[in-house]
Amino acid sequence: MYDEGVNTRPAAGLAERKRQLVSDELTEAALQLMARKGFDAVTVDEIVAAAGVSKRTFFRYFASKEDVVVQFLTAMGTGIHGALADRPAGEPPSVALRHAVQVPLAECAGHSERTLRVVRLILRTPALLARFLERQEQWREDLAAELARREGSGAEAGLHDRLAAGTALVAFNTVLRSWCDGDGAEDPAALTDRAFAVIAPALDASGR
Amino acid sequence: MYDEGVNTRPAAGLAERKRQLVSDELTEAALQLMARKGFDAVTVDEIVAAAGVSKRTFFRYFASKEDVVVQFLTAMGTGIHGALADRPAGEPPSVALRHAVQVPLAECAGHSERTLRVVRLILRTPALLARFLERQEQWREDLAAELARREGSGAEAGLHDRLAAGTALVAFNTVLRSWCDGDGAEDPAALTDRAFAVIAPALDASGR
DNA sequence: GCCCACAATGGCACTTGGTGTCAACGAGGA
DNA sequence: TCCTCGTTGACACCAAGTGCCATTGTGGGC
Repeated sequence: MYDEGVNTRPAAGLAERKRQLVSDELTEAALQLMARKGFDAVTVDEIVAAAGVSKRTFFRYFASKEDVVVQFLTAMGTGIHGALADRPAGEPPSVALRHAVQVPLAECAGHSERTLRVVRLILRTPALLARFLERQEQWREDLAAELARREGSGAEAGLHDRLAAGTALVAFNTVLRSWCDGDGAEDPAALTDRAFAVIAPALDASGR
Repeated sequence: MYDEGVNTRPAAGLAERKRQLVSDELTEAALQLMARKGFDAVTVDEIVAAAGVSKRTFFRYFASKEDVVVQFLTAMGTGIHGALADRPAGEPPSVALRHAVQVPLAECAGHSERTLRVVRLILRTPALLARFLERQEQWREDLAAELARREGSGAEAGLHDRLAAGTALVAFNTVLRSWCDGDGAEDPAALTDRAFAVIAPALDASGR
């Protein structure tokens, strides 16, 4: 393991690695240009020129121009969901969700310089924000389903789980925005704790 | 067309009413076509052909193809904000927010057939959902500001207000989705009450 | 080493959303 | 009557995507 998880097996999918290389190259070029000129001012033609591939190839890797940025954060969604699934069964929802949300935010704090640039770009570009929020709707569905699995089904389980998942994501977004607006000065973990201190009573509310 | 609420004052802004007429015609044509063929399958050229204006005129009235649908719901945002501003000062946030959110949902229940079609279109079309959620970010800002004005500024007022506003909107969205998925059978008011019963403790949480 | 299948790519034409520009049109107002 | 201002339509144009097909490897079986 040098950089990525590559190079583990002798020749495990050479084609795979080539694809990954092209994808990385495109993402890098796109983020570089957009950080400098803004999302709207960068055309796909510029990106592919910088990356040395054709426009057609770009759209084979990314469904849209927004995708090349938002896909960068896809890991967050699967991260939250996976982390929630890994929490012990007895844990109250507020605690489990707090830890789940904590996971991708810790990533942020780690690679702050790079991540901060991307998050800033997303939160300040209407088109990107829109796509990001839309993707979160899917996260919300997944989280609600996972909560339902954990907590069993009571009277208003469906409504309650969807509200809990949504509220947790509101906390996530609020933390992300505070962190971004403060240029990374604030500690995401501390912000998350404070946010969940406020919303916890709603997440653990009885009436399931 | 003697349908709309026109014709109130003798000649108050003739040009205004002409503009309104064109806007209504376009909205009507768009919603009609999209309800039948789906959002993506309808082109702007079809819409303007049906409305009898030029494509250029369409984009003078609406910023994008999404806008013609989403603008239909703009009243909701201003409705919530206005209703919150009108609530008595002493009222706890959970009660004030519940009533504020109730207002546009009551509108839904009123003109259910028409509204239901639009809501369904938005919630089931990714591009429209994205725009809708993006617009809600603005609502969230406004609601948080209004809460700050109402409640004064304590220790973590900023964080708390933004969480409260976001959570209230999550409830709003959840109700809207339930109402839509149930084809309008469920009563929005009742759903709202149940949702707010769950989230109220978070909205009224101490620590300001 | 040879050939075949298959995946990735590039190029190109085409549709669609969206914008800038300009000329024409029509309702007042001096 | 003429002038002005707002609305409109027509046209050209740019950028985002998509469908299609020819080309180019690259790897595997023989």
